[in-house]
Amino acid sequence: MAAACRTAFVETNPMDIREIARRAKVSTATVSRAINRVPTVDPQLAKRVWKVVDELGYYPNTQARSLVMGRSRIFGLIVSEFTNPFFPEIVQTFEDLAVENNYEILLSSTVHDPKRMESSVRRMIERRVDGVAILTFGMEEALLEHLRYRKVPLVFVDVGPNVPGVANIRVNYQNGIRQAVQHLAALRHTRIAFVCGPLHLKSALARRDAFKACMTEIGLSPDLIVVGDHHMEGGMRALNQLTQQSERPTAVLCSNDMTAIGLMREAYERDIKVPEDLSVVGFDDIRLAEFIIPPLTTVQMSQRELARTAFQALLNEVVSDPAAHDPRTYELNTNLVLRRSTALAAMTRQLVSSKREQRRRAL
Amino acid sequence: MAAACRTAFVETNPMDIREIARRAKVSTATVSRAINRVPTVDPQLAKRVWKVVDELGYYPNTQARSLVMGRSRIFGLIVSEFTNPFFPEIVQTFEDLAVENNYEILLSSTVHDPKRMESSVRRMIERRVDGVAILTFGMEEALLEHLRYRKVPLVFVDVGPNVPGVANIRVNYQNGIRQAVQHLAALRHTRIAFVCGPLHLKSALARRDAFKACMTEIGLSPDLIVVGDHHMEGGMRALNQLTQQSERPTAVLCSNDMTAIGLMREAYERDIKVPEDLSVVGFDDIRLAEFIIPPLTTVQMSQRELARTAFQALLNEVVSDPAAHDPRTYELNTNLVLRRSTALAAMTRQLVSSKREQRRRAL
DNA sequence: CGAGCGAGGGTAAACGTTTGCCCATATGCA
DNA sequence: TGCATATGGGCAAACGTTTACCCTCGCTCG
Repeated sequence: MAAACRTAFVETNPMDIREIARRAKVSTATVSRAINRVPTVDPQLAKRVWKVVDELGYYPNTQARSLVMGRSRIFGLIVSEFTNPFFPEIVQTFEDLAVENNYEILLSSTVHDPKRMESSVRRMIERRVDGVAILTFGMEEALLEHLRYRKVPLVFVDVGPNVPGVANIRVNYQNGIRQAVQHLAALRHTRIAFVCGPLHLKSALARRDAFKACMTEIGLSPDLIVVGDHHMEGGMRALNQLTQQSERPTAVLCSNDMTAIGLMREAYERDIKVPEDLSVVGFDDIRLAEFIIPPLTTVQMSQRELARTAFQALLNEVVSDPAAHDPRTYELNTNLVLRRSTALAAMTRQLVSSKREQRRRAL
Repeated sequence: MAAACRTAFVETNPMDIREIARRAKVSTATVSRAINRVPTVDPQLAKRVWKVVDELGYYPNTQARSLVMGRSRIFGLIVSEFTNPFFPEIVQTFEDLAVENNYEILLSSTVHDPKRMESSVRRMIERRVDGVAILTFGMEEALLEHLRYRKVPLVFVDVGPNVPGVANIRVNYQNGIRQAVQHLAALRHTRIAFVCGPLHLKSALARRDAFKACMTEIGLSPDLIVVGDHHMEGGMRALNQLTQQSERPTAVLCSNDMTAIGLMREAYERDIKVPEDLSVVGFDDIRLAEFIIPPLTTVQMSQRELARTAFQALLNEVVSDPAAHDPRTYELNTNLVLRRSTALAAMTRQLVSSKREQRRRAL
């Protein structure tokens, strides 16, 4: 990245490998080899080539390169929506890794629209990506066929088909949810509700089932469940439903953080104090979770880890023999992170010194 | 996007334009023309070509196409960090437009690291993008030279050099900030503070200057200014500094929303009630602003609008004669959006019925 | 009825790389 | 000294498109 572009500014002619070859008085083959650091090329010559390259500010044309090499060094990344707070961290991590490994990333969002999914897939194929990470929850099966057909390596989270050439990241929901449930139980909560995500989402069902299992494990009723939508609105509605119950829950576990945030927002409107009157636990640990007031106790499903795993999975597929090998699966764990949206259940709180006061003094 | 890939699944041979030509019994030229909907091609033939294309699930290789056409149909988008809540909306809108216009977007973040900026620029050049939107606030001048040198159309927000071939989006900070200041003044605030952004950012300075001007306009002291960093931490520190003042401000205007959110977080810790004890106004109107408790009154600088303008600007550069034309500039307005983080100044509030009560009843 | 013309399809060159293959030179060994 | 063998560089063929140019046909019009 020499500053030499000024000197060559008059130059308007094509700046390609041939021009470099001409000026360095070597063949294009040598230029190519020098640039790609093939060790057999004479250091003397290489230096001469690099000098010209720097002087002219030459950058190889990646398109021509991929054309002949048959590899584009592009990974596709399909998400639902960028504005979904679950994704920014993932995109950032993915890009960090891309830069590190000399890959580009082709970003695409489905915005839950079948037409957009189709165009996403088409774009991936047209640009000849070397692999696609599909991080949207729910994808038309038929479209995947198009990618599989072309032997494009794929990686899914949770929902991928169990076939060769497709890697899957399996999320262990149970682990984090058990921690959450037991944390609430330890705070003397017995009526613990769950706000579920949309029922057509595998990942939402998996979370709900984990909740049920973990409640049953410790002898609590797993039936206080209302359905949300993984958005704020669903959380707000959920709170309203829950407060209409004959016996209100004292704690709520939400299927994702946005739900919890909506629920807390509605609680604020109705003067229900979190955590004094109601303990709230989220799921995902999006960035926002620690910005909210009070900071949200939530089950972390590390987005960095997820992105890293996905990227590595693609990289593995690329280097390894693309022919039939075992369907690979990776595991992603979840863990509770404690913040300040949970407290002792209201009925017992009076017995001990105010948790909130304790905390405040601790600061 | 026919489902025909199953039938051809056995087929492992190259699926290129020649294969299509062979099967449709025409030349590659005709295939190319048919696919690109050149009107002179016989409809009969075109239909035959399309049939084969659909049957085989053929997608043209974009790399080969760009190579010969000299246009990649890729726009670069350089941002500071994806995790910065200012950007998701922008990225989403940019991608929506890209899909609409058959462009790809090459996403790159600088994470405020000169090395990354350099690699961003290199990647843009190597992939031969047709234009770059630089939405990071602050960019090494020398690197831009590399892009300008190659006549890559550029669009900046605010900080771009005023030269041909570079479009600029000028933000009218004054408008929104005046509305904010006057809104606070109307609520009887007289001691209004400003939390500035990092002093090396042009956009931060512009906001500060607008604040000063607007305060002076209405005869208030414009000197209650502390320096933040456009992050939560800066906002938290700022509140601490402000409360140490002999005479505390009753309202604070922040240089961006994250600052305001940090400040409100600190206020929560110190039991300073927003808006009862302190009115807070943000800047940007990131998505988060309306999720926070209380929802943040802020100056909106529409991210969708910004993205749309940037994209359109690039499109304009591409279609218009790339030779020297006037440096184009676009304008982006700002406007106050009222939410619930502002209220009558404390000393006067007792005189009227509680604003908060009024609001609550209104729900 | 023949020349001219226009419409439409085919041939092949070009885009900017990588890399298999071959050749020239230098080197080692007998 | 002469031959076998490395060593390193050049030539040119790919990669998969688009498109300038040419050719052929069928029509029109004189």
